[in-house]
Amino acid sequence: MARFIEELKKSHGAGELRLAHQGEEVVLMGWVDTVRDLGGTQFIDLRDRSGICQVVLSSENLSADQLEIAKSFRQEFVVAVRGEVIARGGKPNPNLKTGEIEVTAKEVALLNRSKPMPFQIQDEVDTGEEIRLKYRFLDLRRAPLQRALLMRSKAALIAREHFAAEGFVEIETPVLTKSTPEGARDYLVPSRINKGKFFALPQSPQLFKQLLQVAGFERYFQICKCFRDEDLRADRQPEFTQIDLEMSFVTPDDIMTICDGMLKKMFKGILDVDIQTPIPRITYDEALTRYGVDNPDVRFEMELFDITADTMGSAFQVFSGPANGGGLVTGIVVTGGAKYSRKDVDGLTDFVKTYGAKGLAWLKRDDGSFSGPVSKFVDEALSAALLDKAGIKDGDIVLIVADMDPSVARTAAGRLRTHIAKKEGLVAPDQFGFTWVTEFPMFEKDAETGKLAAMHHPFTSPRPEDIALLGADPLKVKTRAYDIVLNGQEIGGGSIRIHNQEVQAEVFKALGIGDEEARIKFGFLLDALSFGAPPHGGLAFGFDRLVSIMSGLDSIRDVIAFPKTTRAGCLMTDAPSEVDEPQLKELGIKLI
RNA sequence: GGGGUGGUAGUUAAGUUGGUUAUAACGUCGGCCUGUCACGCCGAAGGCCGCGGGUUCGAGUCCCGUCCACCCCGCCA
Repeated sequence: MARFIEELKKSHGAGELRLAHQGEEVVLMGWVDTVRDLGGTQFIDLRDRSGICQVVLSSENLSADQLEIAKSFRQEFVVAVRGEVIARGGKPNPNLKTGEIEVTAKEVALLNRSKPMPFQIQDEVDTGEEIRLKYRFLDLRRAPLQRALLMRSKAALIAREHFAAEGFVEIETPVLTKSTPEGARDYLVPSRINKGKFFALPQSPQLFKQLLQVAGFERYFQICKCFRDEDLRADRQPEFTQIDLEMSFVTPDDIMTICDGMLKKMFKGILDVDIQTPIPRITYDEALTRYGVDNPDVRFEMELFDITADTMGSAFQVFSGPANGGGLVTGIVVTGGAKYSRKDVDGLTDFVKTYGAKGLAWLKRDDGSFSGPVSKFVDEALSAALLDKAGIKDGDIVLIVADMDPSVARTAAGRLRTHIAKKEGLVAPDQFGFTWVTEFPMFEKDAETGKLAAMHHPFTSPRPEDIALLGADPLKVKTRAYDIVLNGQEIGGGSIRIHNQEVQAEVFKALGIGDEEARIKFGFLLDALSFGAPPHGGLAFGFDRLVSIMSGLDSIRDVIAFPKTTRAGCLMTDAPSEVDEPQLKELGIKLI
C-alpha cells in the first residue's frame, strides 16, 4: 500500500480516460463501484470524482498474490490500480463516457475496506431522505449530489470574479452580533464573559453592509451564512447562504444592472444558457394584478382576470357580495380544462382553501355555452366578461375565486395558476423565467395587531415622491425596493436604503417605534447616518435557491453539503443536542 | 401552532375481512463461472412490523397516544 500514494501517484481521474490514452500506463485511485467476478476474469468499475472506468483484473496480468487482493475487492472499498489503457476487448459500453476503453491492471492495492453500505451508491436512488441524511457522507458520493456541489462551487467563483471585476471589495462581517427584535426569530449565543447576555447570529449582514458604505468602501460584497430560527420548507433552511452586496451613489437601475450581469455570466458559464438582459421589470402592483403573487412565474401565460365590476349585479351572492363589498372576483382560464372531472375540480378547490379561499367557482365552455353549477348565474355581463376579458374558448374551464379580502382571492388564484401549470406540464424543465419586481409597498398591516410593519425592512427608502405620504397615508407609500424572481421563486431582493436620519426617524415613527426604542435597537445605525452617510443600496441573492434552480433540484437541501431536517436538526451529528450541566453553569444558564 | 403523506429484513416495497412459519427484489455472506458492464447460476443468513398503551382467544392489520422524515398553511422585516 505504501508503494501506492507515496511512490505511485494517482495519474488520472477514472472518468477522464479516452481512446486517446490508449497504450498509456495510468495509476487510478478511487472506490469500487461494482464488481463483476466471472471467475477467471474479474471486472470492476472504479469510481472517483471524475467518473467511472472499467478495470480488468485477471491472472494473465496479475501474480497470484495480486490476484488474491483483487478477489477481496467489494463495493465501496478504496483501491489503487496501476495498469495500461487499452481499447475494449469486448464491446464498448455506450453508457459510460469511458466506454471505449478499459484499464488492464498490472498492480493493485487495497487502500481501505468498507462495511456493507446502508444504501447503494447509485445516481438514481430510491432510499428515503431520512437514511440518506444520517449517512450524508455516503449520499454525497452519488454523482447528482457531487454535480450539484461542483456547480455551487463554480457559481460562487463566477460571482467572485464578477464582483471583483466590477470593483467590489469582499469584506467579512460579524457572526456574533446583536439581536434585533424585528424580523425573523434569532439564533442566540450566550456570552460566558457577560453572563445573562446573548449574541445573535445574523439574519443577514444588513446593517453592517450599510455601515461599510458609511465607511466609504462604495462597493461591498460577501458570500455569507445567514441564520433564521423559523419553520422550514423545501426552500428554507435555518442556515443559508447569501451573495450579499451593497453600493454607494446608485439607483435601483444600477444595482439591477450589476445583478443582471452576474446572472448572465453564471448561466452562460455553468449551463451555457443565454439570459436576455436587461431582465424584464414589473412593478409589485402589476405582479399582483397579473399573477396574484409578488413572485410570479413568468414562464407561462394564464394570467389572472378581474371581473369584479362585471359581477356587481350578479344574482350569485358569492360573486356580488365581494364585488360590492370592496372585495375581488378574479380567476384564471385553463385552456383545454373542460376535460377536468368533478374530482379534479374538488382537488383544486381543496388547494385554494389552503390559502384561505372559501371555495372555487367554475364554468366549462363547450359548443358556445357555459356549463357547471354556476352556469345558471351567468348573466349578460358575466358572459361578456368571461369571453372578452378572460378569453375563455370552447374546451376551456374558468376557475373563479371571490373574496371580501382582495389579497385572499388574489393569492388563491395566483397559487392556483402555478399549481395548474405544474400539473399540466406547461413549463419545460430547462426553461428559465426571470423577472424583477419593483416598487414594493413600504408597509403592510399586521393581521393580528393591526399595526404597521415594514414589508421589506425599516431601512428601505421610500420613493422620493412618496416621502410626504409617510405621515398622511403610509400604506400608499411605495419604495425603491426590488426582488429578483426566477421560475416563481424569489432568489434575491434589495433596496435603496434611507441615508437621511430625518426620513429614518419618520419611518420609525410610522412603525410605532419611539425615539428611545430606536436609539436602543439601532442607535449605531442612526449615529452612522448622521456622519455623512452616502446614498446607498444593495441586494442579497439566496445562493442556495439559485443553485437549486440551476441544477434542476426541488429542494435546497440537495445543494447544501450538510443540511438540516424540517425540525431544524442534523440527523448525522444529532445536533442540536443537550449539554452538560457544568457547561450551562459556566454560561450562567438554567433550563426551565 | 394547524393540515396532509409515510414509517414492515441493510435498502425499496407487498402483506387480503384481524387467523398457522411475515413475502419479494436489490444488497450481504458462501459456492460455481475467462469478456462482463444492473454479469449469470446455485445456496444461506438476515425482522423491536417506529415506540407506548388499549380492544380481542388472537394485532403488521382495529382504536388512542407519541416520536421521526417529507410536503403545505401560518411564520420567514
